[in-house]
Amino acid sequence: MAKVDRRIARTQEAIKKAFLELMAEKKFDYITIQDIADKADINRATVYLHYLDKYDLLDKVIEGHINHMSNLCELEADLDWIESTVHCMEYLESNYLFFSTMLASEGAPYFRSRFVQHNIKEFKKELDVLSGKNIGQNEEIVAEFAANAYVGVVEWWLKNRMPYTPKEMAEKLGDLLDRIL
Amino acid sequence: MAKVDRRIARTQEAIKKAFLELMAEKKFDYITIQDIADKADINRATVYLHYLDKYDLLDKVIEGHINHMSNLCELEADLDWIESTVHCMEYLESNYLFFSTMLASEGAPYFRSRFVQHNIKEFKKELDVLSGKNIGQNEEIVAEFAANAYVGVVEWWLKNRMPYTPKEMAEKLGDLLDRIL
DNA sequence: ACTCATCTGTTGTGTATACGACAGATTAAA
DNA sequence: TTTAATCTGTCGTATACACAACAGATGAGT
Repeated sequence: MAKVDRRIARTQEAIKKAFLELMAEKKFDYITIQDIADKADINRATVYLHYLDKYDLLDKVIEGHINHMSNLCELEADLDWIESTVHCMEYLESNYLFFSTMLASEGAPYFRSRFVQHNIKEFKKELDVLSGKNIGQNEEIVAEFAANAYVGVVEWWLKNRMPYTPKEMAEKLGDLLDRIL
Repeated sequence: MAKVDRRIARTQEAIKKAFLELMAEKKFDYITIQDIADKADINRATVYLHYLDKYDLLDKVIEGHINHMSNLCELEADLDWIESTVHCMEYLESNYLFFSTMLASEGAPYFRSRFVQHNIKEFKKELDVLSGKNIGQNEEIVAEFAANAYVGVVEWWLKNRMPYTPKEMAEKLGDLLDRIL
């Protein structure tokens, strides 16, 4: 990939780091661009050089998390589905602070819808409506069905303070998804 | 004090941090500007924007340490001499890695002479050749005498892996210096 | 002897960031 | 209501930094 100017990488890292720390301190709605600039120790105007506003920043951060998880799954495509899902769950677990406040705050719909959309796209890849249990089904519908189910369970898991281990979650989800896909 | 551009502060911090880490890894003589730039994650040319070469950098770093210790003593001028010396010894102790490699390497004379000069200046402040035990003595000579003695003991202490606690050192040094000053 | 590699110090150009200032929006207190 | 304070988004100017290129130095290995 094209090399990025060190300054850009540093600044964006600092902004995201500051943002995540602030997310742990207060609700998204109460975070100001000032706060972010102060905590990241950069000029306020510099934030606007990279992001339109705090909603755009939130967008990019969510995108980053989703991409991260996506990579976790693709890099280990040679591995078991269970295996890679365990790693996804562990990632969610290790960023619990972010994801739980995300789901609690009004940022929730942003995250949820993007997560769902991403999963729909992924499920479609391995969806087969020409043979197997889904002959005659509509691809869109099955993907919507599976993705919403999957994300819904993840949300439940996080909201309930992760009552099962990542491994247990991966197994339970795998079992359920096997019945659909 | 005049506000410094955030970029300058950041960069110099990064350089010094990288330099100190490298000092712990290899001898001063084997550290290259490349190493520093790489570890600090900045462009090599940027290092030259702040320092003439690695010797100049070493100089500034030493100056920083001496100033730090100096502040420790001045800020606590209301405290006991022993008290503030304990803090100086603790500072030396907590930066043991730096100071010991400094004394072992060829950077030693740099550090030693600057440390001595600083102490001469400080001792002169509280030196009284018009009364007390030093009537008739020469100010220069007594200050040289005391500073070299003091620094020599500190060097010995560091080279021998700090066989006494900071408190013990402060007391022993205090006792000896009391006979001179 | 000679490569081959690496570091050095320097330069020129492009760009990201700092900083200060601005007017308008928002909010809280008087 | 007005006042005072803070945040916002945007701008212009100055400057620190990134990057690539350079020739010369140094050093290791052949």
